[in-house]
Amino acid sequence: VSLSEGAAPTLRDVGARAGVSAMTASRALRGDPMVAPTTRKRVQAAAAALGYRRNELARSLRVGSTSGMTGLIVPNLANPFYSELALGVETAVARRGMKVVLSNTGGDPVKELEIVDDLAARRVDGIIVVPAGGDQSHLDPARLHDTPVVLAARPADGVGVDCVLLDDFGGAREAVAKLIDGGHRRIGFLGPPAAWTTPERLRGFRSASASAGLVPDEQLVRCEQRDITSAEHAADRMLALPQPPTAFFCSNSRNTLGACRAVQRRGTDTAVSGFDDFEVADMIGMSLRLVTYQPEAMGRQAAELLLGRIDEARGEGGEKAAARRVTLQTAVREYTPVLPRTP
Amino acid sequence: VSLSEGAAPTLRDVGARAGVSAMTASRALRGDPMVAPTTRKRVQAAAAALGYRRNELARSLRVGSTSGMTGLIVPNLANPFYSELALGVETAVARRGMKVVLSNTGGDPVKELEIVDDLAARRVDGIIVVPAGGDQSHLDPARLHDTPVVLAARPADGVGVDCVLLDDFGGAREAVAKLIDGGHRRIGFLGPPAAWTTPERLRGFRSASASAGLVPDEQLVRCEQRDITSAEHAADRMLALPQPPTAFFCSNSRNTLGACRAVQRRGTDTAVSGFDDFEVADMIGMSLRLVTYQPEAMGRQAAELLLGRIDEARGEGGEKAAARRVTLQTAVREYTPVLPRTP
DNA sequence: TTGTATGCGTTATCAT
DNA sequence: ATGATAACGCATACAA
Repeated sequence: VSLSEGAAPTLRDVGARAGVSAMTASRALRGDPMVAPTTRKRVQAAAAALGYRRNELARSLRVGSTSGMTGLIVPNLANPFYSELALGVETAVARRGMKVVLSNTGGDPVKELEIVDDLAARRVDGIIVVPAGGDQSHLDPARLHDTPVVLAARPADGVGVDCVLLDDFGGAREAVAKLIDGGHRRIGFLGPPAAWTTPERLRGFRSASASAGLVPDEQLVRCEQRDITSAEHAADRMLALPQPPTAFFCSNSRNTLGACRAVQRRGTDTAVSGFDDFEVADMIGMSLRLVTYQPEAMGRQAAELLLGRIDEARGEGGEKAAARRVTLQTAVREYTPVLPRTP
Repeated sequence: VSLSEGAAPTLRDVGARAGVSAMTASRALRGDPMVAPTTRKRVQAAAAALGYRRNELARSLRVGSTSGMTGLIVPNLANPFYSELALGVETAVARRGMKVVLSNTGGDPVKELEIVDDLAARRVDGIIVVPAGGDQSHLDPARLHDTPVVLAARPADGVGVDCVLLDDFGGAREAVAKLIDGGHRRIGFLGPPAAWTTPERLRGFRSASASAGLVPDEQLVRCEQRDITSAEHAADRMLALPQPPTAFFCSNSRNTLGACRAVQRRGTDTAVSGFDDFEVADMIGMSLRLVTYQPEAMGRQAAELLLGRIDEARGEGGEKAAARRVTLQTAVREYTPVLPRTP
């Protein structure tokens, strides 16, 4: 039997080469003390010669054994938020010697359901999801024979599972309050049509306004912009109003960038603030106030919640704890341009 | 047996509930025509009632069966290049009903080796790697019992595997040639200490220079900057020379951004060009010429090569084709600032 | 110290 | 049309 033979060698092959049974080979390779040192050496040599690797799939078929795999479902990996979250999950999961099975839904709830079923069929030990759509019944652990599920970035709706959230409300309220402290009375709100984050952040916007006795002009609230260009148009339309806003608060980075473009093009000194930090915020020639947070920490946190649930399930300890909810704090960060505009 | 019982139901459970054997249940659920319509209905009802899902782990234990999983190994998911590549891989692999097992090496070659072994132990059908280090012997399919391997972004070194590359040389040469066409005779080169891309892009830089009869000043070649700040310092030192460069060519986006900062701070009109596109390139108040490409397409391409090899292996058709090498073309893109500087 | 029998869940093969 | 048997690779339980 040569190394390049194609089929992966089994314990039987290793045993045969070492002149022992498959069982002894298994014991020797696992470090079972009940194996003669000589035998162990022979088995190890045989395993090395054959390039033997234990078949983890077969192993996880045995009772009580687990697959050592964790499912991760995100809407869009090209979005830095999700890829950094994925990195956090991978880091925490890998630390335990487990693997991450990654899937991208493209925001399609139907795809999400199919992926969840597929992952369950592959017997992953747990699933972390950034849910795409409204209905979450397919994420109910009961439907998954108690496979633990943890939600990230959006709360559970109807299903009793752990989740890790961002303080969307508080972050927005704090940033908007700073605009108001700066003297702004007419503030425009721009955001994407997201099902959870935008309403929460808008709620923060309204809360800060109300606290200052302001009543937002509904003409200045637009939540339909998915990309920079449409955000720029929306911002530009507001700037063209008879009473334009003196500041914008944007619900995500694409809307923030669109607002910046509109302001730059118009040459006004409208202030811009928004959710989501980005690396070159100090290079676009404007002062910015951004709500920052750590997507990677959210991923780590989600993974830790999940690993905890997996351990609980192993313990078989009858009743499991109630659904946990972790909220990660945000911070407001000020950016001053490298090169101030000097018109 | 209730849905929330915990242990996942097996074919035996489904069969028992439907009053048939596990074998018949298996056939019924797979759509085997040799099953009485009445029986099929009963089995399907039982499966639905129990929330039965075929155990793919057990299934792949059977002869000739495969795991339906593909390994993907990248250095750093937080880097948009790798996360977009991962998206491309996931998209292509998911289209075939397969899954991606994602791992992050952090650039550590030792970790990479361990991950490859782990993936092999999990019997993935193939592995896509963006290699971290120099030695690639652990990626030799012979060592992996002919598990197909495809390299992305870096060529194979010593191992005969397929790879998908970017035209690093050509892209850099084209961009630098444009700087030279623009009249620049002293051009600085800034890059990170990468093992493959930087040397290739530097080769393109030198090739374009040589074609124009220029001999690059080695004082103006610096390849040690991993982040924006160190790139800015390196660029600033060059600008402080008695004969400063009139243009920069940068080997990646962080160096490009660092160069932009240095130029903005100094207030010179030094031209900046570089590899890697970024979304807000038109908002940093400078003209830029960037080498663009599609990381997602690279991921898709790598996945397609891999899937092709997996199919080949299934076919058992004796000799396999020689190692393929696909090179993806780049394009040079011009950015004009939204708001020209008006000092 | 080592080996045999057994079973995990599924399915190919051969019986009925 | 359905069922019994066996086997995939591994590891527990028990026997030698």
